Amino acid sequence: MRIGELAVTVGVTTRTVRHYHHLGLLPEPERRPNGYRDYTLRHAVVLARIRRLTELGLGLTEVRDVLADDAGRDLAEVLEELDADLARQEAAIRERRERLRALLDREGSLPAEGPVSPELTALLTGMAHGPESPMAARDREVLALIDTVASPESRKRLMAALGSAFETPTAVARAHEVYALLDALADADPDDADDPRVDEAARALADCLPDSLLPETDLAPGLDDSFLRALYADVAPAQAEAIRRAMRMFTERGR
Amino acid sequence: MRIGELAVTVGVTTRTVRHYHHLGLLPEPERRPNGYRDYTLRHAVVLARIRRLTELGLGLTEVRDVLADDAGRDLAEVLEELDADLARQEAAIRERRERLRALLDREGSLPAEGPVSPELTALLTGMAHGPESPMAARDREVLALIDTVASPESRKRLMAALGSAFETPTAVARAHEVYALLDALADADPDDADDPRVDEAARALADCLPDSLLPETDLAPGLDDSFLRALYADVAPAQAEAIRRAMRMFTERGR
DNA sequence: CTTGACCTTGCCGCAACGTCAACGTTTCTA
DNA sequence: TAGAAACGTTGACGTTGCGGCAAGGTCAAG
Repeated sequence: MRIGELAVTVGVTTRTVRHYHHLGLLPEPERRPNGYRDYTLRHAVVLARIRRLTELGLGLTEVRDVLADDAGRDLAEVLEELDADLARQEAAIRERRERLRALLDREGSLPAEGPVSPELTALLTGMAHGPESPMAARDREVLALIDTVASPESRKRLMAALGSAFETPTAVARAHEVYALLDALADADPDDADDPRVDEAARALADCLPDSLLPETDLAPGLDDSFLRALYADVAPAQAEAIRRAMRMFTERGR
Repeated sequence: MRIGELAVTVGVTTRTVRHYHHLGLLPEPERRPNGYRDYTLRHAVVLARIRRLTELGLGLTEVRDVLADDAGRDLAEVLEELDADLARQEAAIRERRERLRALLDREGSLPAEGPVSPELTALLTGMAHGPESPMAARDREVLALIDTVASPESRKRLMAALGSAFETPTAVARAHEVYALLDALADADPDDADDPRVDEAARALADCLPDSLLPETDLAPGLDDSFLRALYADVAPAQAEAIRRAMRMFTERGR
């Protein structure tokens, strides 16, 4: 048999056959005078065996091992291991599909920040009613960031606290007022340390934060110092100052 | 933020961040005077978004598309498509696991020919009782080959026919006698065209084949001429002649 | 001054082949 | 009998999502 005949009878491509030669899985047959490989029945048998094993999901190196020690008893081990591996893959796929369905079921209400946790989605849609605001947009992004990197437990605690705090339309409206106050500081003179609007915005922001957040030692779980510096660097100086003051006032309130 | 800080806060490796730069997924930030990349909050936000998307199973090119047209509406399409893809993968994994379990449940009785169909496994274990025989071994191999390459329907028909034909111990014993007769021809003089043992073996083999195989127009479904030639080339000339005669006698019996 | 922990660019490796390229051989057909 | 179609040969690059290494430059602490 030539390589093409072998390939079609066993149901693989000629490239695959040559690949197996290269890896040493299938012995090279004799050559005809013209250089063509000349296969025998044994090659077809071995190739079919390789195909059976690969179709089960074995890697070619595992196939080589199985073919090498012809014990036949080692195969069971490999298959057990493979089954466990497939079980893990199946579980992973199922989990991803569940998350996907959770996203797709809330048809059409995908936040612009991309796919986030159900809790955060609820929070974002609840707070969606309000004027356009750069600070609100940044806040949503940061929440999405925290949502992504926090551990599942702290994520749930944080989002639950925020979710219950902004359930009512009045709370949402107050939050948007805070956003507006902060937005107004975008062009504030950084040298005017006593701009009364800074203090006003800080006070409003601190008032806006729910007490349920007080036990949270870390408002941004998983996010360290460098993140906070980046956060403050990303907003206008006066805005950063207002947020810093609000944080101080908020933690003071805890005592 | 430097690249290491960014990486740990978002939960990826620095290599990943640079990779995303290379692919254009994440914009290159400003550089510090020393050449270090200097990231801002926006980079962390985008990187987290990329992580969310990849964790759902999107490829990086799809991530790029989603990030590019910020419609947010296109995302749903991609996710639907992805879900369908995952469903296919899940089905494939389940099928392979079922085959695996079918193999592993018959604990310890894995044929040396490797994992074959349940039907063939039954046939092989049924015929396992008998003396060691090269011809029997080759026959098992060829059956495994056919089992691999035949279409599911013809595979089932063929294996069912053989399985019912060799259910009884007497039928199995007769088959082993045929193997012995064929083995004895291994060193037969190819020039002695009238060796009576050739005809004896052919007759025994033809008698051994069950009538249920007669409707099968093709005894080796999916295997063509070149395979048959390889088969005959793989055995001793006298053995090949005996098998050829047996096939003729068998098909004549059909009329 | 050294050590260690950062950062830089760049290139190879993986798994299992697909897909050219550039060329020789066989076989069918006009 | 010529030419095209359909085989075969070796060799090398492309795919995916990074990991790992080489060969440095930079910076803070002891």
